[in-house]
Amino acid sequence: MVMVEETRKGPWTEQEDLRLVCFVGLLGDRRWDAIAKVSGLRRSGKSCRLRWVNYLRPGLKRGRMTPQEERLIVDLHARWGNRWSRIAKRLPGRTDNEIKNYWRTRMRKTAQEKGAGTSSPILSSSSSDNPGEEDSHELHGGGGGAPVTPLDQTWNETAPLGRSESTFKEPWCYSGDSLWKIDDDDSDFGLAVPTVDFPAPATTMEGNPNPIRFPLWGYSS
DNA sequence: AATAAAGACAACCGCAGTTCG
DNA sequence: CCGAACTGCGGTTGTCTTTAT
Repeated sequence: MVMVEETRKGPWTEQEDLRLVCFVGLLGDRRWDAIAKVSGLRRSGKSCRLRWVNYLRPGLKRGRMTPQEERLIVDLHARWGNRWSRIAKRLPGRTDNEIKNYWRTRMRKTAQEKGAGTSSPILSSSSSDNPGEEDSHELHGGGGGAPVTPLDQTWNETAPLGRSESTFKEPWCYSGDSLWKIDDDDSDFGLAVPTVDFPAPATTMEGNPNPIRFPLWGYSS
């Protein structure tokens, strides 16, 4: 008789989170199937990725959207429609899931208002698709104080050393052996400019063949 | 104080695109 | 070139929290 190990579903526990963070550190943020298998987490690779992207990834903001972010979402949705991941790339620290959820809530509210007689430009935003079109007002982490969670603390501890936490909430990324900063004028990422050498390996992850990249948004190799 | 409604957030599912042997 | 496996995205649903009555 072959025992098939059951895949866990539902909310993640703190232990699972910590384990996932640890194995992403070891294997990188690409090989989700391998992470799922090697880590012993009884989760699918898909589930691991989702958890990482939407919750554990460093530099994520929590809490309500700022008015600037709201405006940007409205604007970008008018241009691109439901291209959530694309929109999310313009809002550092926000995930596509978060934006999607925000938009749905907003849509519902607006639809109700509309039913009551008020109209809003929000609903008129059809899925116009204008790839390549640039917007001029990028947001760079302007948002304010997200509460510090236990996981933030974990990140502070496991993040590569010699950098303050705030460093990783800026548009930086780590590739190879250098820390890169995403240029403010970077139109559709990829125009990252190298800035500082990065001390590798991180001492908290000694022997780590695949250092963690910080952060993950707006980076292309 | 209890409860219903609304809002916010987290997670799963299915499909399409990409990668790799 | 082809097929299998993997990854990423968007849609949807479930659950928890907050607010109003």
